[in-house]
Amino acid sequence: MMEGMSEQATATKPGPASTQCPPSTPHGEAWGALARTHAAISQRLQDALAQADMPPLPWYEVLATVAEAPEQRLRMGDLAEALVITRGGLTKLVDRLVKAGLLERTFCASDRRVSYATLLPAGVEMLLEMRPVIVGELDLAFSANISVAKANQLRDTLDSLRSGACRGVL
Amino acid sequence: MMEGMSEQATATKPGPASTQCPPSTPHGEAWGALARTHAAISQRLQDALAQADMPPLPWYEVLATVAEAPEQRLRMGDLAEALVITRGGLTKLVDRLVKAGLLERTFCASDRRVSYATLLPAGVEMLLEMRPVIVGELDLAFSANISVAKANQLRDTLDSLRSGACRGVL
DNA sequence: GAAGATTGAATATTCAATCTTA
DNA sequence: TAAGATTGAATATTCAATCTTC
Repeated sequence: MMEGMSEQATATKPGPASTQCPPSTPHGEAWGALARTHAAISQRLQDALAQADMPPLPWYEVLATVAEAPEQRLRMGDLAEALVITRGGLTKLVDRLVKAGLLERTFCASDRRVSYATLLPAGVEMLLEMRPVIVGELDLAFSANISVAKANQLRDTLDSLRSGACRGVL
Repeated sequence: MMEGMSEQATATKPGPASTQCPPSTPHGEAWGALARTHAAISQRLQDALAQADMPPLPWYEVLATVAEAPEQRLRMGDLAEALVITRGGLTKLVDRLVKAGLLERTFCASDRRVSYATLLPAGVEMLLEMRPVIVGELDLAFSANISVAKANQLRDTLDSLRSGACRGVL
């Protein structure tokens, strides 16, 4: 380690000048705000869950997504798409929830290629335990700073943004 | 593997009924939209960079953040905070950029505990190559779906949301 | 051959412990 | 002792290859 070193190095150069680097297009700024806000709130939620000795945030997202699905089950591919993670990643994530007894794999009789992630009673319980922590933390993060009307407006804007960003996420 | 299996299992149960699980509080929905939109656009950006044979998105974020800093350098701790990742994680991320010749570590003379991530000329070049890809993809994602005014409004809402979500992110 | 899902190797990220300097 | 940063172990995620079923 310790590869590049020099006391003040290029530091005191006034900067290449050609590189006054503000990406300050409106879209760039909006994206920056989106990324930072997502990271910050994610962090808050993870901390709240950890402090309550609960599973990590992705587990909640899996449980919540499956719980909303028709039969409380979801095809692996659809679940991966809803969570916007790779299929391979989802397989292993679900493996962990199965090992924890929260989920079960079931199979489709008509098309034996597809498998479902299916919610188990223990998963429902866990979801009901985690939800207040999540909702409470979100309320803390949101209520203090924006109105309910603004929250709804935010949701709408984000939804319309996503409808073109990725066809058919949900 | 193959732990839990059963043909139709709990699938056909109408659902515990007690668990009509919509987290449908306005804040919950806004957060869901935020998370999904972030993931979807992130994915788009990563794909665009990969298709152009360029470094991954986190590299861009590091370069862009350092480029905006006063002397085109940033203390490791501040950079980690700006990117909302752990210090340890940042150390290794910067290691990769240093090994690629894009960044250099410089040190503070007055307080020898602090080290800076400092932009190198090659890093500037890389940033200038990557930016059009990012900006172009963002324009595609945004322009098609929301107005510039809405983008600005989105940024404002997100910023005010973050000011309380995590004091002093930037 | 193509779709759905899983696996193994490689990569990236976190957490806790350590090291150095103030 | 505390602040700043780094390291090693453990964990999580991706990518490409594989396996099964349509």
